[in-house]
Amino acid sequence: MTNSRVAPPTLEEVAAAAGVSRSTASRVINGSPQVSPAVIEAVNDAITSLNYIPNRAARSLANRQTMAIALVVPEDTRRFFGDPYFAAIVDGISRSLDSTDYVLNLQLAGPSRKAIRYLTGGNVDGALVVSHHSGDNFLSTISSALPVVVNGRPLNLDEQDNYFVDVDNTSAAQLGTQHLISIGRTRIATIAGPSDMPAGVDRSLGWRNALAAAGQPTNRLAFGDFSLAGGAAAMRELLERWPDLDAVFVASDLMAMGAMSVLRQRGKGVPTDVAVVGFDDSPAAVNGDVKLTTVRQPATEMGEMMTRMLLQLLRGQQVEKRVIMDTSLVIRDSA
Amino acid sequence: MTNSRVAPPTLEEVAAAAGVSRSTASRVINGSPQVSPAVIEAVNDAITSLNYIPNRAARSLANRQTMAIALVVPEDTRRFFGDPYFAAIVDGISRSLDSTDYVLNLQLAGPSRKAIRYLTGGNVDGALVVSHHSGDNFLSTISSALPVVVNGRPLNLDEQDNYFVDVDNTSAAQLGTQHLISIGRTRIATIAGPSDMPAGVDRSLGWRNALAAAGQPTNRLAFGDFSLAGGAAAMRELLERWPDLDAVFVASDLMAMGAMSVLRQRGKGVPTDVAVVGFDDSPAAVNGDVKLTTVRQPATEMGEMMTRMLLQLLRGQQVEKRVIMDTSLVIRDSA
DNA sequence: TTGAAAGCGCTAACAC
DNA sequence: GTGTTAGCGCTTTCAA
Repeated sequence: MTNSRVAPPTLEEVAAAAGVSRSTASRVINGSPQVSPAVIEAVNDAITSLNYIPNRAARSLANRQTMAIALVVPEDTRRFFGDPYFAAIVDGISRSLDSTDYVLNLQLAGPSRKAIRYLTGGNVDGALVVSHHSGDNFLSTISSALPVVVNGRPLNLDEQDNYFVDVDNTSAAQLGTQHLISIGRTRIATIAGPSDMPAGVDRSLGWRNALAAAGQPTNRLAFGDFSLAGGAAAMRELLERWPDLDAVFVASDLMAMGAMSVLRQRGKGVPTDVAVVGFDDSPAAVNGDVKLTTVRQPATEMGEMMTRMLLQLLRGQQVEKRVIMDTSLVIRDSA
Repeated sequence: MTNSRVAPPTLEEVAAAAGVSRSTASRVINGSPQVSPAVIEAVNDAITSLNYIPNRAARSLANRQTMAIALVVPEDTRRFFGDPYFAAIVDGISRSLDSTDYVLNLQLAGPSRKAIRYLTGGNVDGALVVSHHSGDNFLSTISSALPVVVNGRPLNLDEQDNYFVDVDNTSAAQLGTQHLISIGRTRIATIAGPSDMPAGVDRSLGWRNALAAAGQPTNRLAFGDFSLAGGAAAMRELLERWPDLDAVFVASDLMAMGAMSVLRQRGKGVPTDVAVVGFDDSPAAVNGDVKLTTVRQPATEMGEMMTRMLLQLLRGQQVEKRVIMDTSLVIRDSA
């Protein structure tokens, strides 16, 4: 808390202490292969004894790398933090970055002018975009300026050629719905995500596909916004319109929790009266009264994968444009 | 997605286009008062037409400011993101920073060597620490190297002189408990936070104070970890040991939600059989089946205040060491 | 009010 | 293997 900040040691001083030139000192710091062992040791000793820490700004200026990557969240902050799915992704990202020299810059504001300026202004080396949304041409804009890896397939055609990691939401949803069919349910509804989000449309498509293949009706649908409250509202709507439903496939665990609380209020037993299948397999799935049967998507691993891809891109390596990760059905008590 | 990145314009070019020197161009960019209006306009025109964006690294190197502030989270990532209280704080921080030139660096790793090096290595101008925890002497260490504002009072004596913003947890908890007493409850338990967190100890103290003042017993206590699951476990423990309890003051809304789901499972009506008062007034409070009566703390405003204080500190202004914000009781349906 | 010159701390050719 | 020499793009005295 004092203001007695002393000037930190410079490379110059380290070099002097080690009896070499700045360039050589710089070489050992950057792990250049062609330095003699003796010198390496001398420099390292000097570094530790002087408690030297390289100046980022100087480094960036000289080699045109910021060693920073942006975590862009074009999503309402509260919603973002509230969703365990995002928590898991960020966890994966943060963990993966821990072993590198990169730092993470949080860009919580949406696709604002300021954010675009920041991202395209050379302030970060790359960006990770985490959201269900894919607003306007934001992605195309920033992608033309720096390497970007997105979570979730693009919705718009003009964002077609982004790097992204996702799951096959359609077949994953199909899988979940098939389970409902296989346990004998015949009036299967769905709580879908918003229709402006790929995860929303794809999952409801999967639900529809499964029902159609089984010759069951595909009209029992209501939309939620991936939030707890949204799931509850959608469930009320479904119950209102189709009081006879005996199962519901919900596009996220959080919404499923909301839906189940409504079912409970209405005196509907889960899974006896209404079977419920969620999506995510987030911690929320096992937090409630009745453990949720759900379609698992590997969120943490997706975060790790996004980071890995971006890191490779930054190294100039060739990277797969789209990576689709596996999902699986986790059967618990709700269906 | 292309690699055709063109070199961004430099101040040099802007100056040339405006027909002035670099120094003058720099002056208008930094809002120096002593530049002629005509020149200001010329430079600004050049800036917009060239789409000039200042290079952060060069700027930092020249004026020894990084224009970055760290958001330090010495907390498990999943837990952090799962708690609406933190979401609100971060929201406040992020919003406040939006109108400035500062960027936010996310430091999710705990008080590691690496984190300390990063923070004390001149990579950021200041730090905001957000967590219930106050591990070892982490704060003292970084506080001696840069301005730091913490959320929550320090637990350790050696961190006594940090800047922090908090609420008066003790009297806030007392307030919540008094409400329980005032509605006639006589067997009032508490689900406390961990005893290594100020928010944990202070709130349970408030509960105790209120009961003691009313001549009621203060033994019905169980600990939770501020998570949904932790709240549920604690509730089960309480019910096990004191099946006759008729109210419970819970140290966080999230734990209260967990507790209420257990009460529901056990067939206990809320508030008829057991009245519940939470803490936070997070969105979670109104998401469940029964709306939670809770002690409100202004989380978003606390985030804004933390940011404001840090910004002032960075400007070299005098700042109050400890800011205590107001709490209030929000009466809904659970008590 | 403006310009010239120096320098922030580091990396990267290029020589030796 | 190691040192020398130039910058990276900006701010900031100091003079004018």
